Amino acid sequence: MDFHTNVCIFAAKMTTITDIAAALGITPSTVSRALAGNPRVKEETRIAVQKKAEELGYEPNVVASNLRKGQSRIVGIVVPRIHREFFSNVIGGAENILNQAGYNVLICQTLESFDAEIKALKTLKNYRVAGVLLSHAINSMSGKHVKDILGSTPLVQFDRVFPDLPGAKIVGANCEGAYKATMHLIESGYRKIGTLAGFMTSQAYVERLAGYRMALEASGLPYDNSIVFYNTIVRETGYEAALKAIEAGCDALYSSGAFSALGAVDALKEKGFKGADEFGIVATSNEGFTGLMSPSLSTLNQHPFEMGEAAARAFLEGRVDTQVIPMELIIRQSSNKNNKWLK
Amino acid sequence: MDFHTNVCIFAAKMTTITDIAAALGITPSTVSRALAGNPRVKEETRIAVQKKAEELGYEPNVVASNLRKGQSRIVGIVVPRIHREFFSNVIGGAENILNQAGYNVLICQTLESFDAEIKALKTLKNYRVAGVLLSHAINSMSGKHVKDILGSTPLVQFDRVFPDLPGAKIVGANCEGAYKATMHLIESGYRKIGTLAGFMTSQAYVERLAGYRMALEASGLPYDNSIVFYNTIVRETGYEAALKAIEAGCDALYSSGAFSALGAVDALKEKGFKGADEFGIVATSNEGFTGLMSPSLSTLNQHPFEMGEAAARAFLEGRVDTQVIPMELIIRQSSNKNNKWLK
DNA sequence: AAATAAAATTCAAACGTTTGCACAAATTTT
DNA sequence: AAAATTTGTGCAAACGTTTGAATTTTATTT
Repeated sequence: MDFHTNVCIFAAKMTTITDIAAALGITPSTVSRALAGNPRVKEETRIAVQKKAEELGYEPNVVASNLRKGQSRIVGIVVPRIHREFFSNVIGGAENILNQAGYNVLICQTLESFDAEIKALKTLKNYRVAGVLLSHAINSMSGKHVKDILGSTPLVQFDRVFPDLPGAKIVGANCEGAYKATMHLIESGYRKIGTLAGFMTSQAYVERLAGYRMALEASGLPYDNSIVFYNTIVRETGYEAALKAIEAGCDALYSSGAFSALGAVDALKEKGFKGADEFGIVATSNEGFTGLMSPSLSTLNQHPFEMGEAAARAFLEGRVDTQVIPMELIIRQSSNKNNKWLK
Repeated sequence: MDFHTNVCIFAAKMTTITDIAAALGITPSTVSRALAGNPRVKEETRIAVQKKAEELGYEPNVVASNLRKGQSRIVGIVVPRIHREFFSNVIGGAENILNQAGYNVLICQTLESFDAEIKALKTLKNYRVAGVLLSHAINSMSGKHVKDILGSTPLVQFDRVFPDLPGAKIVGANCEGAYKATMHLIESGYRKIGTLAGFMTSQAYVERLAGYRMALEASGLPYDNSIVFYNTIVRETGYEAALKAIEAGCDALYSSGAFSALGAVDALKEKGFKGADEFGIVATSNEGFTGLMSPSLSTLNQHPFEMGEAAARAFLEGRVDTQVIPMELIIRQSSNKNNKWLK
């Protein structure tokens, strides 16, 4: 059943390589070679072919070409959610690089569903894509399914990666970033620093927690599990955790996410905190809003766009190593003791 | 030259329909029909084929299938920039619907370049996509090129559309939205309302300006071109225009964009304005940051996700009409006279 | 039991390219 | 001038699937 019957009844017959050949009294092979710039075809006929192709409005059928060549110029990108700021930036960066290299991107979102991830990978394999850029759904527990489905298709994992899978990996400097952020709080004079930690099923959050702990221990401060608030990544849970942190006597928080930090700010405002001299916050992820809210949030910029570019380049260059994208600490009002939140 | 030589030397031979046929001593045609659920193949052999397909780990080659069928299950989406909040939401909404209908999306970004738009459309045509969802680059002046390239490929334009192109169009209720926003300012008691207008080469901005004007005239207020600030869509120009608006004695602004409104807020803060009772602002586009900044911005929500869904459905249903997605006025601090900005 | 109808399968071509091999023509070498 | 080389084209098969028409098998009717 054709959905588009009412739109276009007669699909315009497109001119093929064979049409060009017929018009010039030569063979499709020669036309193919001419258009491909093969040096074994005479200059003269190459010109003639190009001219005729232009004249007939020829556009190559890449589906046929891909079938014959057994490979395509499409790279699949699998992300949990396209419209999450982090991922849309990764995609934007990757598309940019891939497009320059003559590739196009086929996008699948898993909406954090493991089953959808499997389906997406199968689809991409069925399209015989040249490679896959993948960030796992949050509830994927291992990379076994990927290997089974993708087989020999080159894979680049980014952000959420599984070490048991071969191939390139692009990850944020989670541990180092968390260390830097926590150290910044310590050096600013905060003394009881809690953390809004994420899900320990995710490597990235595990590493951030580790970095937080390392900074504390390197400074001789105690690591206190009672002020580690696990599974806190959204605004609501950030708010609740922050209330508990205040109760516990914390004077600062390192947050593994940006939205949980937003919730924490809600809690601080509600409790009458007035500035970073009273309570400091540094969040991971330099989401657009963090620089615009009040107080503006100190963050770790993960450079998602650059991460996408790195993933694309890793694919293009056939790399199989792990690259760590440094996180940049951006100090704003929420951790700047000399700066009242509301000026 | 194969980039991936070091990654995978032997491309795993994938099992084909022919392999299944050979294993069962039948013909590829029967296998094809069996897998397609054609009623002309015996129940018994259909089961056998499915079993063997499973056993051999068969995955269909959709490239071959597409070539033979002369159509694909890919829909191309062309946007100026993937990682702009509005577009990433449109894409997210469209992908969701299309995926449910068995389609996948190939994404191209034009980075606002007319040439890149042409290239993207050609690429999509070369892939013989089932349809194209398109939002034009800002410097495209007409839709002629689209018709020439796309031919009979179904087209759905969204947000930035050209009326001279046939096919479905999904647009925001720009005029109505601007009217509503401006009327809200008028009803709130503001008396000299300027506007941060966009580029008049873009239909959307023209309509927003028209809606602004209609509201003024419907209320007996003068339309004063000296407080219409054209080409003002980024933070910097919004800032500068707002300074002029203040100078000109305005007490409110309707902004055609969100970032220009952000710049306007910068200007107001700098000039010592303290609340919406002194100066009101309503912006178009309910970007995420608008609800989180201080003062929170009153906005018109364009419902980009729903717009993407509508575009996808328009394609699936073969519609050729124009759908108008209503804009929802969200009143926040920036236009709420009872609410000091800084509380 | 022969004739007819229905059901299941096979045959072969097609989709538009690409490419190894063969071949002819033009050019260079002996 | 014959032999060897280079240069440019053509031939035909292949990529993996789908599909109209032909054919075989099975079931139903006379």
